[in-house]
Parts: sequence; structure tokens; C-alpha cells
Amino acid sequence: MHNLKEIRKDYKTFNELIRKRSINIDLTNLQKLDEDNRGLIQKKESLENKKKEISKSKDESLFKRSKEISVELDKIVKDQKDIKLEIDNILANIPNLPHKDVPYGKDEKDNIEILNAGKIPIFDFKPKSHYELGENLKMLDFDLATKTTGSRFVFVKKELALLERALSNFMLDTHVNENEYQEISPPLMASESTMFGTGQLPKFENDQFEIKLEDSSDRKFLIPTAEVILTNIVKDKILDCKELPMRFVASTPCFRKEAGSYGKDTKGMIRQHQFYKVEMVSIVENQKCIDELERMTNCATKILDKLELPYRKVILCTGDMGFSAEKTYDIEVWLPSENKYREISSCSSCSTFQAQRMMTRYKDENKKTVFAGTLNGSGLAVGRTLIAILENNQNKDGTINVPKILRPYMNNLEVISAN
RNA sequence: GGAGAGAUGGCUGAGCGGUUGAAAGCACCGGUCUUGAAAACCGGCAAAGGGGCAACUCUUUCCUGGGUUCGAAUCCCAGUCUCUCCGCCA
Repeated sequence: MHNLKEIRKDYKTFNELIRKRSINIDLTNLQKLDEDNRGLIQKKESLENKKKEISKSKDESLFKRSKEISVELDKIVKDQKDIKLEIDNILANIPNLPHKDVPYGKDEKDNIEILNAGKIPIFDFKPKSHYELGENLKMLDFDLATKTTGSRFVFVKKELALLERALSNFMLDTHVNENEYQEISPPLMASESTMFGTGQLPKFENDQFEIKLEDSSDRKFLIPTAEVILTNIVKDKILDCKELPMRFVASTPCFRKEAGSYGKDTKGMIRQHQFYKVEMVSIVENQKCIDELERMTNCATKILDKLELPYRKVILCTGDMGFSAEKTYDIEVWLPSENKYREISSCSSCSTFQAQRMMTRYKDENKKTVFAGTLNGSGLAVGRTLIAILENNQNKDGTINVPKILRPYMNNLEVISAN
């Protein structure tokens, strides 16, 4: 969320930056509301001041006047509250501004590749898709999931279930032991205010699964990513700069409605309502966001290096970034069956955007209270990593070579084959 | 499901109708002392918002929302959340 005080200084520049994100927001309305709001605040405060003085004087002859002021105040306060609400509603729906490093563009076609790593495998046969391979092995069962639950779910079985578990453990171990992240096993549900804090609400309610614990209780949501719950660890906190950076990692199921993607990736487990993801979150001093983003992205690519999977790193253009991000790198893994790269991680700096929603601040070295920077990144999406291993490590007979680094996590299994 | 207790500044925790924005302690910052550090002592230290170029100043805020009152952290009502005990269950 943006600070209206900052916007007020220069509506024009703010407007131009927002426009870069291919979003149309009319700021003239905001500007007018802001002026009205401040006018009412001034009126309100002078009346309150008068009341206060009467009360202090304890002069009974003025008590009647004080009562009259109360009546006047009632209306002003109500009007002011309404306007403030309207302002907050507008602000809550404005995305973060793009960082100056971010290339201008309309959509994913304008993203720019900045790194290409690993060897794309060459097959002397036509490589199969992950779902063909998995179904032939009888270790991915989409039909069964359709029966028990519905579309966009899957049963993962036997050695592939083990592989999925091994991937989670391997990624967590790497981030904890080599990358200084603290492991967390968090709740998989989040309150409304938590979802607001990271920017999932109010604008993207349609993508979320809502849960009712009790009829009377607050709304709760299944987390669409551990980013939500890990970032909100510091909600409503004033930290000391000595506590920063804070780095958290968790492997959790993620739940998404995928409302806007009917007909997209319907085959296989690329796009599911439920999937495992290892997520990294950093809380940093706000001027260190961009450095931390590089670090975090390297933590993610390191996993792919160790798994010996071919990938590329892409910087998202202004039009393709998520709501809360100021700068995002996507990491895309090579999928032979599709003959293209697919997203396997997304690392974003959110500058102070989420911190301002969550009220996360810290005392800097001058003891000034300032908003913190937050970052999040997948390290990596476990389901899609599983897909990438199936496809890139497949043999002609449909068996799968287990990446060397994972073998200790899988009873030293070298090849996954049927039965 | 039954019975209680609570929600106050970065943290712990007093206050229970009128200089209380809020005691005290911890943490933090500055100073004295010390070769240096620690200890001790002295001083400082909330946030949000409005006005002002600024020094500064005003308003709000003791869980949230109503109410009583000239005046509420303090009294009344409603709600949310947290904790403890018993029961039940993983």
C-alpha cells in the first residue's frame, strides 16, 4: 500500500509510474478526496480543541456550548470517516510501483532473458510429457483424483511420492544449511487481515479458497503460497535493525482457485488447485531490497544447478509483475515435451509495499521508525520440479533417472521404473 | 461442549472518572566515571494524522464498535481475539 503523503507530493509522476503497469487508475478522484479529507480534519481538530479547553476549564457555564460542539462534531466525524474509507479503498487496490531497473512492457512477451544455464537434453526419441510418463509408471493418477475430489488435483504414488518428499527435504536442507534461512512449519490458513497484508485481499479474493471454521468466526483462507503466512510473521511489529535481515523458509501445500485460467494447462500437474512449494521470505532494511533480491534469486537457481536441470532467468517487465512487486525475476525450467521453458520460481522484492499494509517497521541506525522491505521467492515449486525431473531425466523405456543429489534422500535409488 | 481470566508504549507491567500520553522495570540512545569495557549514577526515549520552509504546533490513539459524562484507559452495552481449568478428539 502506498503512502498518500508521498503520492500527494507528486501526483503526476506517481500516475506515470502506475500507468507503466498497464493499469488505469483515475487519480483525480483520489486527489479530490484527499483535499476534502484534510479540510474536514482541520475543522474537526479545531472543534475538538475547543471542547478540550472547556472541559479543562471546568467552567459550568460553558458546558452547554460543549454539548453543541459535540453535535456538530458528530456529522463532521462521520463525513470524514466515510471519505477516509473511500480513500483507503482506492489505495488498497493500487499496485506497487515498478523499480527503475524494471523494463517497460505490456505482457510476458516483453520479459527479458538475462541468464541461461544448464544443458538442454537431446533425445534420440520423442520425449514424453510428464503425465504420460507418470501414468505409464502408474505413479501419477489424475482419474482417481477426479473421482475423489475433482479436476486439477492428482494422486502421486510410490517412488514419485517419495521423490516429491525428497525434493522438499533437499530444498529445505539447502536453504537452511547453506543459505541462512530459518525453517518454519506454519499454519496453512490465514486471517483476512493477514491476506490483506501481503496483497491477496481485497483485489484477488476470487483466487482464494475461503474456509469457515464456525459460522460466527472471522473469515479464514487457505494460503495460496507460504509467502502470505511467512511474511506476516512481522505484521504489526516495530523491529530493531539489528534483528534484520530475517529469513524464513517453509515447504507447504498451496491452494489456488485458478479462476482466471479455465482451459489453460488442463492436462497434467502444471496447474493444480493444490501443490507443494518451498517458499523463501526475507525481511530486510528497506534500502537493501534489491541486493537481497539478487541473493534470493541465487538461492533459487542454486537448487536447479544442483538438480542439473536446464533453466533460464527472466526479468519481468512492468506489465507482467504481480500486484505487490517492485521487481521480479522468474526462473523458468526447460520442459522437453513442450519444447519451452516454464516458470518454476518467481522471486520478488516488494519494497515497503507489503510492510505498509502490515504495519511492519523497524528502528534504523538513527532510531527513526521506518517501514521494512519484504521479499519472497519460490525455492522452488516442488510439483513443477517433479515435472521437470520426469521430463528431462526420462529414458526411452519410460524410466526416470534420479538426480544424484537426491539419491541420499531416496534410499539411494538411481532409476525410477514401473513396479 | 462447561467454567473462569485477560487485551495498556519496542517488551514486561501499574493505573480503574479530571495536567494520565499514561508509573515502574527491561531494552535502546547520550553523558559522568574508567587505560578500555562492565557496573554505578545523571539525562533522553510511543505511534498515526493535520498545519508550517522551518523551529515548532495541534488532534487522535490504552483490543474493536456503540453508549453515559462538560470530561473515559478508567463506568455501561455489544463484538473480536488470547489465555487457564474440565470434558472430548488428533
